Amino acid sequence: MKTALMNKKTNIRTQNKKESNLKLINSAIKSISKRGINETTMSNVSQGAGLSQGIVNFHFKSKELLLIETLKFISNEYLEAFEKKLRKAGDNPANKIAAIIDNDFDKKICNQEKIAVWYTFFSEVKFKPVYLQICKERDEYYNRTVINIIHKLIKFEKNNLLSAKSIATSLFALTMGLWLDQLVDAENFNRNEAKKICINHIKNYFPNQFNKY
Amino acid sequence: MKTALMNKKTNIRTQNKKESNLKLINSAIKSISKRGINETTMSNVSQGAGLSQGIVNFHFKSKELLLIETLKFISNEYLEAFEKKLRKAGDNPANKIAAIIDNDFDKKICNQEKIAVWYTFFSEVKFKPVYLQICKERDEYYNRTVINIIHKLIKFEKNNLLSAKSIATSLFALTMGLWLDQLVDAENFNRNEAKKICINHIKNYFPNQFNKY
DNA sequence: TATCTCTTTGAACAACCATTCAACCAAATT
DNA sequence: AATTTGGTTGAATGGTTGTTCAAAGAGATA
Repeated sequence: MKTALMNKKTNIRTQNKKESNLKLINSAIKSISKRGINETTMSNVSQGAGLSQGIVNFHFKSKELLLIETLKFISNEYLEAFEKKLRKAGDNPANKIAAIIDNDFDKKICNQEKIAVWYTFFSEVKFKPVYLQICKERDEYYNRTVINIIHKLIKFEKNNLLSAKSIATSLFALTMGLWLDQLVDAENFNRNEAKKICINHIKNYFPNQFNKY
Repeated sequence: MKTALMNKKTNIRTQNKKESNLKLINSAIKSISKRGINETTMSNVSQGAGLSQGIVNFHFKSKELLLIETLKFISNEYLEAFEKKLRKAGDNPANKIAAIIDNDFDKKICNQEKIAVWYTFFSEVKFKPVYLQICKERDEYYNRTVINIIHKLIKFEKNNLLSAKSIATSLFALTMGLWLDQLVDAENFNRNEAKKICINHIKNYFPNQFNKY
């Protein structure tokens, strides 16, 4: 009883804290996509979250750590959606690939704001080892998963042009390149066309298994 | 006679000025790829060029204008190499596409330093209209050129899967995505594998015309 | 209710850096 | 040779912004 009461009460604080954290990260995402990292100030972020100046340092210690948490946030969001869609897709390898492509161009994952944030961090991986590590983890998870699926596709339909690894690399590259399109050519970017391009890319390697697509 | 002498003398100054300009732009490229835009200071750039503090403002008015000239520089470099390789390739459309791919992964165009600079600017197109314009111009030039070539490929070999425009978009996206690989996965990036991936991508749409590749 | 703990506030501080500019120097002109 | 033009120097300036922290506020505990 006592503990139940205690938990309930402590939860209000912890919950508020988590809420503030989330507000700050979302505000950081908005600000980065609107202004970039350099012109995103602590003031911007805290004001955008409806909080006051010093709060970011209280929650994240420094601007750099806030940025790292922000990158982790969108990376986790991506990976969670990825896994969820994959689970729903069942066992058929072609369906699995289609699910991954579907996820990559889902509005929640692939929108101006998120893509702008991804590319901001991409642009700094060369001199920020922490950013590199986080980006690489996602990259490697994607590739491991896709390579496994492609091995299954190859079992049923031999392919002599490229290795499973290369095909996985190409699909990921194609996806990242199409994401970039949404930044550089926002007006013409089309989610469905992007999906179609990806599907056809993989279909060209495994025409039989993707004939229904 | 008099004018010839005058020109020769003025050339020393103009030449020195152009040299300083170039030194500063090259220093900016190095610094951006090493530190990013935010941590690239006027001091960095001028010191890297072996010149003194105030010189960048004399030559480029402001940091922002230096950055714009830097982007223009690598964009021109790309487009000039692109045109040159294309001219050499002759009339065969498949050879032309192969020449473009070859250019895109040429060491002079596709190296850690240049790619890092490209991606730095990509990451800011959303809120820097000037960067967007310069990037778009290259993008559009590439696409116009490739679309024209693909139209010729389609004439000889019908393709019902994607439009010429979509195929051009996909090839550009694939290239940009593979460029990104050189930043995020530098150790594993392989120029020849990247070329092979691109060639196979287009070969899948036009197997007959690319059978020798 | 009284006390303690944790979160929030916002003003003050310190560091950094783009920009300015007077003085200097080398090249061009006469 | 004398004068003008224009590129270069580097110290000084001013604005911006991340960080700190004392004080206040809100929630937890007893």
